[in-house]
Amino acid sequence: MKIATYNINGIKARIEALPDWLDEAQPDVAVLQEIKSVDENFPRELFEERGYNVETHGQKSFNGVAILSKLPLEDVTRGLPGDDGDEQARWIEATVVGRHALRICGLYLPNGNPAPGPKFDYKLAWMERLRARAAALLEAEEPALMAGDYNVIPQDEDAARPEAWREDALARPESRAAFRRIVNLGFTEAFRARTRGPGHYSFWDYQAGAWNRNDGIRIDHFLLTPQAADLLLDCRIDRDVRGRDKPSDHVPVWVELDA
DNA sequence: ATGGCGTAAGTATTACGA
Repeated sequence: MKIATYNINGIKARIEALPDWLDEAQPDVAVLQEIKSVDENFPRELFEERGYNVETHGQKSFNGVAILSKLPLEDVTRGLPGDDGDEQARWIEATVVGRHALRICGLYLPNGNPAPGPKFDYKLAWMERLRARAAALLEAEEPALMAGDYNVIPQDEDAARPEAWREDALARPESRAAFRRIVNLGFTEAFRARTRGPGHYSFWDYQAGAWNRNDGIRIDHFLLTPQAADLLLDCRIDRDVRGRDKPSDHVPVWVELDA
């Protein structure tokens, strides 16, 4: 089973590039971030005609997440638990029923800039809620994964110019520690379970020729429970997507599971 | 330290991103 995560930076702007990538990459499941659309305006027919079931959790203008799946989706929930007053659409869960039942969580973690400040406080509070949900997933002792745009550069090797990110909310020690606190509960970070070393990125800024200079960062991740990690066959980044027409600033990352 | 670019809303200009 091939499962991908892709921050598309606006469904309207990716109305051609997203279907083109789906047709080529043929993921069984795709979790999307930054759909920047309300549910009613999401072009679900575009994906249903390709055989995908579609579940969205959108809002006006900003954020918004979705799950596309060729297999049935069950027990869909929207919103990260822990703050009923949080109106930002950044979390969706569903169970995909294949050979194993797999719980899939799609997330768009807050950016947090400028830091310090209220946006950074929101990021860290959101990560604490994420830690609580992650701990509950582990307690179930079943195959599950959390995939999406974490807006965290885990280590210096995950940035082409780590010194440029030192004070940024994506790389500050508090953000990295909060990310590790979740991973250290017992998750496997899929990409690093398969590939070591620097030079692997999932985001290149639109500005200042970042793509042409390969000035990227790796911020889109898969965290697997032990039962999901047992099934991990591969994890890769579809880097070349960034060089196509009208690209998102992120590229897809995917895992292959023996599920 | 900031903009550089891109997106959405909305139709001029601002908010936001990373």
